[in-house]
Order: sequence, then structure tokens, then C-alpha cells
Amino acid sequence: MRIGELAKACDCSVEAIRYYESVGLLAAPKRATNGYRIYSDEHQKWLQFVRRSRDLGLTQDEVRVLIEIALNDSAVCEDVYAILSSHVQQVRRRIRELKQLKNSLIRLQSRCVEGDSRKCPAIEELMK
Amino acid sequence: MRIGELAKACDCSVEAIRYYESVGLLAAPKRATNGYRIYSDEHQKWLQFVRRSRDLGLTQDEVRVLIEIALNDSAVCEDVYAILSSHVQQVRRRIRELKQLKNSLIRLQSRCVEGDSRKCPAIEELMK
DNA sequence: CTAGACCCTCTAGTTCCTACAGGGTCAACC
DNA sequence: GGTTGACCCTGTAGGAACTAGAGGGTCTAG
Repeated sequence: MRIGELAKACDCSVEAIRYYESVGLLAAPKRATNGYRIYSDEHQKWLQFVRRSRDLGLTQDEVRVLIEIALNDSAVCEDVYAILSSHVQQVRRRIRELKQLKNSLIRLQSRCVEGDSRKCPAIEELMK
Repeated sequence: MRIGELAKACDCSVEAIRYYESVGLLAAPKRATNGYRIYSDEHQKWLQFVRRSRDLGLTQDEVRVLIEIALNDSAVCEDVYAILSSHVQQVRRRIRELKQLKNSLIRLQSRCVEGDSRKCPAIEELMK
């Protein structure tokens, strides 16, 4: 299959596929005589893998490690589990941070409601 | 005060200060005869403002708008409130997304625990 | 007079792509 | 046979918000 078809199948842009190839997240396919990339079902699986992982918020580097693990069929599951665990931790941390942020924003916002002077109290608070 | 002192006072890097100047988030200060930047207390307030806003997750563009509002002293509070509101919405949305993400990750992870075959079921699932 | 702590400008790198610019290829239609 | 239009190619620039470095100047203390 050609790149456009693959892109549709995996719901990503043609440019992204070429980009993944350039950074080594997807193996370079063979080329037709006219230079067009020709992909196999294997390629599609790998691209699917990359996209799903990225959708889960894994970084390129994490995906790269997962790929290595997957290709290197020894002690697979433990390593995958570890990567996912560390990622879950990060997500939890980020959620905590965002909740605090939200509270700060709401607190700041409430200053605006009270405000009656010409100077906005929220802005004043940010400058203090 | 010189740039290093300002950086310490506002807990940010010297490079970030120069960067803020270059993108118009902080007014260019006057220079000493040797070319060193000399900052006033006003500059410190503004930098504080920029840092606090950024810490709250506001984008550069949002900060830029806030600055304009603050300098343009008419109908201030309503506009500030609107910007903060829209930002709170974004944060809420992001929190929701991250929670879903976390659940997906945990579900995927649980596949690893069950797994006994040589092929890691989590990886298999990502490729499907 | 020299070491060390500052300061300057300018450029490149980070992450993960997206968006061109400036071409070539191929099938179908007139 | 010519031309449209949908595809494909490479290569480069951009974006968000900085950070890090090269390659220099300046000032103060010992």
C-alpha cells in the first residue's frame, strides 16, 4: 500500500509517517521504481503501535524503548509494565498539578468579582 | 538593578528575561554605558506578573493580552475575568483528558500482569 | 595583572510534528 | 496528444517557550 492509504488506515497525516521514518520510529519501506514508498501490513501494525502509544501520551523516546523491547523478545512484560507504570505516575502528578493550578486560577478570578476600584485586583496580585 | 539580580528576585533565568524582552513580554530597559541592562522596580513588577501568569499555565499570548488590558485602564476586570475563565475551562478539560488517559494506561498495564505467553499482551494490543 | 563573576549578541537545540516550496508520476478524460 | 487532478518525492522553515552554548567584553578583588 502507498503512503496515503496507510495514513488513512492509521488516521494520521502523510507527513507524520515520513517524519516517523526519519526519526526511526517506523522502518523505511521498500520503494517502487518511481520512488514511491510501498508499505506492508507489518508496517501498518507498527504505525498503529506508534500512534496508539503517542495517543496515550508516551514520548517518542518511550515508544522507541517499547519498540526495542518488543523486537527483543526476552523479559518483555516486566519492562513494558515498568514503562507504563512510570508513565502513570507522571500522569497522576500532572493531574495533581493541574488541580492546584485550577484552584489558584479560581481564587484569582474571585478577586475580580470583589473588585470595584479602577485597578483590577487580580492583576495587582499577579504583580506583587 | 542588573539582569542577574532581577533574575534571582523573580526566580527565573537570565536567558528567560532576555527572551521575554525579545518577544515583547517585558519592556526593554535602559542600558548602562557598558551596555548592561539596568532594570527598575517597575520592570520587576512586570516580570513578576509574567512569571506568575506563566506559572498558572497561561500562554504567552494570553499574558500579552493581560498586559494590554492592564495598561489600558478601561473595563479591566471583566476582560481579565474572561481570560481566566477560559483558562479554567481549558485546565478542566485537560484534567478530564488526563484522567481518561490514566485509566487507559492502567487497563493496558493490567494486560501485562495476566500475560504468560512470550508475546507481551500489552504490546499486542497496541499493534492491533 | 589576572582570575572569576558577571554581562553582551547570536545561533542552535529541544519535542513532535505541520506546512509549505518546488518538483515528479500516473490515470482518466477531451 | 495534451491536460487536468490526485497522488508522491525531498528539503526546509516554523511553532511554544524557552535552554544551552560559542565567542566575546567588563568589572572587581587579590
